[in-house]
Amino acid sequence: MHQPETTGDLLMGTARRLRREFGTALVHDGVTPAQARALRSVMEAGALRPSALAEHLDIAARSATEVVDALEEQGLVERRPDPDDRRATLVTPTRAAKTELAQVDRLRRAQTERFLAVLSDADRAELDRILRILVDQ
Amino acid sequence: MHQPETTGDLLMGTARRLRREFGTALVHDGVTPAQARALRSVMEAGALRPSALAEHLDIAARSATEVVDALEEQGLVERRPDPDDRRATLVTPTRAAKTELAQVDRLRRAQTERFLAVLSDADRAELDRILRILVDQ
DNA sequence: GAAGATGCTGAGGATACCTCATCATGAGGT
DNA sequence: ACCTCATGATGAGGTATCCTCAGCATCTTC
Repeated sequence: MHQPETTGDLLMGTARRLRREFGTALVHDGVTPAQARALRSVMEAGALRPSALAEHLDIAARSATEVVDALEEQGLVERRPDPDDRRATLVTPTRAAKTELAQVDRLRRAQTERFLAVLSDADRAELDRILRILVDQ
Repeated sequence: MHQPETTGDLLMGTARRLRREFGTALVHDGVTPAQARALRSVMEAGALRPSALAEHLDIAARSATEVVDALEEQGLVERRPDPDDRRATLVTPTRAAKTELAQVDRLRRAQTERFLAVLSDADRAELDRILRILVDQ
């Protein structure tokens, strides 16, 4: 092991590993990682249109519809008509969403912690800082 | 923007962005990112069984079969019987593979460079070092 | 040689996306 | 009022990567 991988390879490999662990951690809840991410956006916003959710998640509008479908099916969000625009829909979290999200976040955080545990506090902070530069670009 | 995202979120977000750019960069070649990764393994090994490829890529054996199918269809690898075990198959790169891989690597490298360009050399090296710790754990 | 392990692949499924077409509604101009 | 064009959501259908489970052929071991 320990080939001269590129930074890109390393990044992708790390993410793949992490994604897999998230996935297995969330299996119990029926909520997939993508759904959890969406639910987090909905909770933060309080109420938002599918199109806004799409923008927030950086996915196509059509894909947002799907995620909302899945969340609605699990009773975690509701669709209601936008009073200001009859074409539009507002996605709002249900009461169950709060509990669910807390649960998911707890699991996820634990999983991440386990994965990142090999890093020193300093390295961890460095990683955080550098990734933030990349994401914010 | 710039919420207190967790390191895990950052890692996933960064990877998603990078993956998307890889994807669009590779569209021209019919070779998908996963296929490129597999092809790289095959080239390095010279010849290897699907099961070994699976292990190398950290995917299920059945999934390796699929990747090999796709590469074979594009004339980039060949399946030949393993002389030592008639159950087994050896996957070997064709001559076209070398050219193709070089092309893909060039594109990919350029894409990655562009993405990582916001980082100072020092940060880039740090990122590399830290990710390596995570991957090697 | 029979029992069980191993190597590959068919069948079928899940996740997370996408584009394109369609339909209702909204906003602007004439 | 009307026509046009933009916009919001969604149906239909597709792609890329993965997965598990079954099944068959072959190897290994006892």
